[in-house]
Amino acid sequence: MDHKSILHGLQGEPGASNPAGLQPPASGQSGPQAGGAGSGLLFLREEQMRLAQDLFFFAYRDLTASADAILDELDLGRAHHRALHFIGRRSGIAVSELLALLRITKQSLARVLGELIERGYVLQVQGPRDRRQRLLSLTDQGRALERRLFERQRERMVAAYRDAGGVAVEGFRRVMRGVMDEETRLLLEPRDPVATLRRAAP
Amino acid sequence: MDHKSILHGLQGEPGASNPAGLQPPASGQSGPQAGGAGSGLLFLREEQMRLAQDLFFFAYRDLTASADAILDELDLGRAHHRALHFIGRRSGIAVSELLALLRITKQSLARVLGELIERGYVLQVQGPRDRRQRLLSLTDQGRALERRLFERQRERMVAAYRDAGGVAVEGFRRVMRGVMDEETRLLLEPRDPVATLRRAAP
DNA sequence: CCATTATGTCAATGAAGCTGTCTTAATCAG
DNA sequence: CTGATTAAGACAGCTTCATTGACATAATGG
Repeated sequence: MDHKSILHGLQGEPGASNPAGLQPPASGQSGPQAGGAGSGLLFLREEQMRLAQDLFFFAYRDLTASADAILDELDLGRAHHRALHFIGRRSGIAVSELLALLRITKQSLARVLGELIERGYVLQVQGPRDRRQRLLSLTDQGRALERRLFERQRERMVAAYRDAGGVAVEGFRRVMRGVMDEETRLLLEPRDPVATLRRAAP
Repeated sequence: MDHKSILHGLQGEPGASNPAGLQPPASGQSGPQAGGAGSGLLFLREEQMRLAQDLFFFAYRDLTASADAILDELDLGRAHHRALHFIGRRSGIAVSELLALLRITKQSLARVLGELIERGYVLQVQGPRDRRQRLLSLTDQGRALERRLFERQRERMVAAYRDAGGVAVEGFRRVMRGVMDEETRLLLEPRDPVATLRRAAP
């Protein structure tokens, strides 16, 4: 019983034994919409989509797990790491902007942020233009910790990028962006990291 | 100033205003290791690695969130979805194999699995060869639910794949695999979905 | 027969999220 | 100026999903 039927109905496609169907349409075009209706688009088939789910789950899990040893040492969690990451990415970010990036509630962030501040990883200063705001940034200690955490993940990603090559990396980025909500895509890399989220930037 | 210093150079690189440095080395080769030491590898720089972290976080978050509406309706969580997914992927999987895929503890799985069984989404049958095993599969109802959940994510991924094109998809897969633990990579798509995890397959 | 394995179960705990309500201070529009 | 809105913080209580550790049962296999 070496059934090929990985899924229920879905007949084992001819190329299914090929690891992940690692030969894509090959119809060449680097541009979008490559491959005519009849010619290719094999990469759009159900099995390929399920494989993509697998890839997301495993890659994300393994990547995030790679920093856990350090976090455990310090009695911090992944939520702390995420906050450190985005505060580092956008120094001077306001609390509400951080909430919008993380898409969690104020109360969820409050605990995490409170600990990071109390333990000296994050600094809060009153906003100069809008004094209601508390602008967040990393202390030297916070920057050092974020870097330690980053290094673990960096090693992994550098290796993956190097092994895959520049063209693959570009493809990776295109797909990752495509999977996001449109709204998220806008927040991704604004010219001015912060201005996009603030409605008024005089 | 296109420093080869892949790491901590840090200062705002000239090309940083380009969205994600969307021009990769372009040194062409689809094969790994494209680009000699001096020629490219710009995609390995620190900012690119931090961007990759962003991409992972946002893409994974938005993808998984897309099924949440259905799950909420049924008072199920993401843990249930993951279990349904892998049981659907590997029909007849044993509990210990599922645990190895998910990398959670028996107790964590127990609750989720118990609910899925009790509510008629998952079926358990005693292993024919090894009667200690409880082999898991989806009921018709479970298959239907898994499909509903899958469809939401499929739409998103199909769009992303189509827009990005076949070459990009291939690149995406290469990078995603590269980020995983080696051990994970082995579990990803075994010829026989289940045999790899069982030590004895007579 | 006995050690190991596969599974299940009990109890307690922690991490990280949620809702809802309320306060304070600052901004902004009319 | 006043009143509505906004930014931030705080309190109480809850849910989901994971953890550890100990233990029980049944089946396997040397």
